[in-house]
Amino acid sequence: MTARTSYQRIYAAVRRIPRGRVSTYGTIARVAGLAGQARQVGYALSALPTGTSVPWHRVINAQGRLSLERSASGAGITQRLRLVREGIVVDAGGRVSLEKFGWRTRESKRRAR
DNA sequence: CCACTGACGAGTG
DNA sequence: GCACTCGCCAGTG
Repeated sequence: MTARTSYQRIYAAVRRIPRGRVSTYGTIARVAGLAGQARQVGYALSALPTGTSVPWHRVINAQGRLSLERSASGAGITQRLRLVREGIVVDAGGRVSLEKFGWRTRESKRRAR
C-alpha cells in the first residue's frame, strides 16, 4: 500500500519545521528517509502548487542561502518576505544564520557538538 | 536507452 | 569566497 512517493515524505518533513526556524535540503532529505537525495527535495518543492500549506520557504541550502535568491523570480522575494515575517533575519545577500535559526534535529545537535 | 537539466551537498584547489 | 567535480535521482525530449 501506500507506496508513499518521495514527495509525500518530503512534504511531511517540511511541515515539521517549526515556525521561525529554517532547515536545509539535505536535512529534510534525511528526515524524509532520503539521505543523500537533497536534489530530490528541491525538485519536489518546485512542484508544489501556489497556495500550498507546506512551509517550503523554511527550506534553504546548506550554505545558509536562499536558493531562489539566485534564480530571478518572484518566488525569491516571497520566500524572503515570509521568513522575515517569522522573525528570521535574512542577510542582504539572502543569507540566514543556521546557527541561530537552523532547525535543531537530533542529527544536527549531534554535529553541533 | 542516452543526454541534459535541476529550489542540492560535500570535497578539493 | 569562488570555480570545478562527482554523487544522487526524477523528469523530459
